[in-house]
Amino acid sequence: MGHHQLDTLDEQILKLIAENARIPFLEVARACNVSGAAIHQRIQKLTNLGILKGSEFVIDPEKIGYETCAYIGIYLKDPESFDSVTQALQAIPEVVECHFTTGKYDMFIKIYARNNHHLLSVIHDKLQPLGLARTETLISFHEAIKRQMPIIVETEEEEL
Amino acid sequence: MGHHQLDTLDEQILKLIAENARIPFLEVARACNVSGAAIHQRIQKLTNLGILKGSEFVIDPEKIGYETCAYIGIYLKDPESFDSVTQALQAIPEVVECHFTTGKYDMFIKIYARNNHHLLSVIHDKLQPLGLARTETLISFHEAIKRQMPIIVETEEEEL
DNA sequence: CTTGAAAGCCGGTGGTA
DNA sequence: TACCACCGGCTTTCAAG
Repeated sequence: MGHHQLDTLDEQILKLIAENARIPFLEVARACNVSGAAIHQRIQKLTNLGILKGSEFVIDPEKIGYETCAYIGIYLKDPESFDSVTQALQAIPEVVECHFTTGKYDMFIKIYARNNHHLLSVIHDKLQPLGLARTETLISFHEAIKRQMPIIVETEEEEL
Repeated sequence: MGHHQLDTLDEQILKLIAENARIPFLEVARACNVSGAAIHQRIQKLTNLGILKGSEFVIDPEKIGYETCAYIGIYLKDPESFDSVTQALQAIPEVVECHFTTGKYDMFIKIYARNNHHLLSVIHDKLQPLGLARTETLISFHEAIKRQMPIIVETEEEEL
């Protein structure tokens, strides 16, 4: 599944809406020197292509009571059980990311918990029963950077 | 910096807008059985409290050419250089997260790169010069789960 | 991609409890 | 303080060109 070629207008639009999902489309239109309808059509196109997958409000985890963020490397007892474990992890709301990775771990997940005690209970009561051989936990004291990937459309290089 | 007490209306609003930043406030209002102005005011309150930190469109990294996602554990040469390294990492757009963690690493970051070659060049040309003693890279083949933390307001337990 | 127009929303004001 | 009703101006969305 390769990626699609985006033109300059797509790129401008993505840059503007990526960091502010509630920006009025007309404002985007003015910034891009096109009509509002054009923005509407492009955003629909980008959505249909699966490039835009939705929008989110960004919520400060600490401010709603999630004081502990942790990454956990998982060793499975049965390396065949990826899919069933992934499905089980889906049902644990504290798990916000789940990766299938190279290296020593079979899986690698990110968790938000209310505090260290809550984190321990998630690991002990919810994760271990899934058939894990062992886990390694990495607690984050502080998330210094949290942002989206850069939006840089690789254009065919033009000679100057 | 503890967290604020949210009531049921705040919680309902957060749940609705967290997963869809462009939902009309009036639709939220109808779902919550209050007026549109009430939603408007609550969202402003939540923003002022710092609970809402903005909004984002969710973009599929692969669809815009980022085929490699990796986590990197960093050992610093000089453990005092957190702040300057963090600042330097800010200037590297491929770095999307940066954590200060417990355990063996001094820092832990997440990176999006176009491909393995691009990832290597980021590590070699941009990260190593910052004064790192060593790095450990964990490449993600597949991100099976990617979502926000659960919004569960701890209410004072009410007897039934 | 544009214009144009209808439908509907946003964000403010003032009033009520 | 928190909610509601109301209104002007702007946005969104869908034609058609």
